[in-house]
Amino acid sequence: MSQHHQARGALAPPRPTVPVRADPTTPRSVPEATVVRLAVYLRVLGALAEAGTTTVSSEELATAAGVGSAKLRKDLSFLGSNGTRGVGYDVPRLVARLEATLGLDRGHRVALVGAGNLGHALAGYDGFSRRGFELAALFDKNRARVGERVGGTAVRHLDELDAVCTELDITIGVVATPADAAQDVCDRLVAAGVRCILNFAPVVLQVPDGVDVRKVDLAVEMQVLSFHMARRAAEIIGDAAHELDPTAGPGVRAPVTANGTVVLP
Amino acid sequence: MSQHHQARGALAPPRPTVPVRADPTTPRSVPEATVVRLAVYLRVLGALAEAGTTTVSSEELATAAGVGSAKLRKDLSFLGSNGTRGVGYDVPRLVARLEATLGLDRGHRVALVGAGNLGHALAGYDGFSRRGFELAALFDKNRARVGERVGGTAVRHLDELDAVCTELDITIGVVATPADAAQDVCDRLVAAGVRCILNFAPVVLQVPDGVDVRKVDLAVEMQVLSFHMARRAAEIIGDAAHELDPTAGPGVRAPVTANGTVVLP
DNA sequence: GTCACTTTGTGCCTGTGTTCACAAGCGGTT
DNA sequence: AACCGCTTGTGAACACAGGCACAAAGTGAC
Repeated sequence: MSQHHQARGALAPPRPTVPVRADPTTPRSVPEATVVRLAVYLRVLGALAEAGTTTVSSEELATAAGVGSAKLRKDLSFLGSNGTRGVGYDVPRLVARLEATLGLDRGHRVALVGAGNLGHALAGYDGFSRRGFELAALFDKNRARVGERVGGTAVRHLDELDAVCTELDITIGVVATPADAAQDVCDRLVAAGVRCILNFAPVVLQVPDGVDVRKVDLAVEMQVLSFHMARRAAEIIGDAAHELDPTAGPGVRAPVTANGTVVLP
Repeated sequence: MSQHHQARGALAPPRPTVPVRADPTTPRSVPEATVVRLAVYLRVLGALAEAGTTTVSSEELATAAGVGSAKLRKDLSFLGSNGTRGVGYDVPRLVARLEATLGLDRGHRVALVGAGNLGHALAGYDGFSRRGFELAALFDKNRARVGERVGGTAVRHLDELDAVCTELDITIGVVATPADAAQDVCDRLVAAGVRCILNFAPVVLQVPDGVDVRKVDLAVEMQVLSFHMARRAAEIIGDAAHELDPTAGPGVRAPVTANGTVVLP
């Protein structure tokens, strides 16, 4: 959705802490940042399971996922107790727990709009079906592409979107069109009842409340990297000035700490 | 992946005590989350500029970018004062400021590894060059693809990676290979001196300190959406049960957080 | 049974990011 | 020149995420 100006303070009780639901099947409130990592853990666990591992410690899993072990344990603790003290986590059990939490056992039907290079790449991605997502429909504006089979799914024309999405009960829409078509496609998806949209087009989609949009943006990612480089270059200049003092020490990179963090003097 | 920690050396209002360069283009410490949004603002501003707009208020820009106006103003305030009270922001001036902050005026040379469907999609993306990034080299493992021209750049064989990256002074590497090749490619990039990597492969890359990795992951994004859907369904059930159970807390917990952006914070 | 060892789960504390609300500042108008 | 409406910039309050450190809880040896 465009923004969340929800009247948060309207009924705000004096105790704003999250009221924990006691329902055992429904996990408690899980922080947004944690949800993202849960998906990462799930992938690493998948690799471990294929390798035959049945038990893993938080330390192992954490390093494989590129996070700290304390953070991992806290993340998992949001789903309740999943491990055995002194032993670690049972891999199949944890996988099942994560899949249930992420709702991957519901058989989501996905509609992909845009059968260009990006659409082909997405349709061919096997992690799609391996995680409970079914590529149920594929649309394109270009009639020359209609009928072509991509990744086991036939391309339909965009005009069929509404009817097909409604009929197939599509739950997730993926926008892989050029920028100028994205908002229109998005509107159609929303009109067809799709409430979750993953957007690869370089535009900010405007959607009504109640629709969830996530955006993947190459340009933004590159610019963030660019910023970090610029920042680092500036640091090095500062460093050089700092090292005018030859007694400071032999060629060790002084201001960079163990985890790669750069600290200003 | 590296984070940003910095001593916030704020003291008296007159002079920020940070002794770094007095370079006007080098801003002070900018929060990570803000950097991501700056790139989004930049795109929205680009669209406005093309439409001939010369002045924009924080409210307009914020809604177009899908954030709150207060957040936008605070984000921009990290770069110093950029607007005129009572009027708004001058679009060209703000664009220039953002580009300088993000380091887009440095002409980054990008190497893209993997010339499959995804590689083609990325290479053909015009936002690449429009933002100061030059697709300087393109590599693939498959010799049948070597020599093919994609988006104006010829495909080279992977073996040339080290030599070419060093020679062309590549600053950013993009990994668009299958999962099993990604870590090897990443190691080669790092060996060739590349310190910023954008990873599209569904693996967690292990890199030495000082190398910055950002990851774009289709599966993770889909799973996050799936989680939100499951959560929403649970909330609806919970609400129904809630009417039967007066002991459950009062506030209707805002069920689904609205917007998501791809961030690997 | 008990002891030593391992690993989870969590309370606390710190830093970071977000939101609110308002004073300061600018342009136009009378 | 003094006012007025509009918009920025920011201080302060607040919610959130991260990391440390340790008690609780399990396993295996003897």
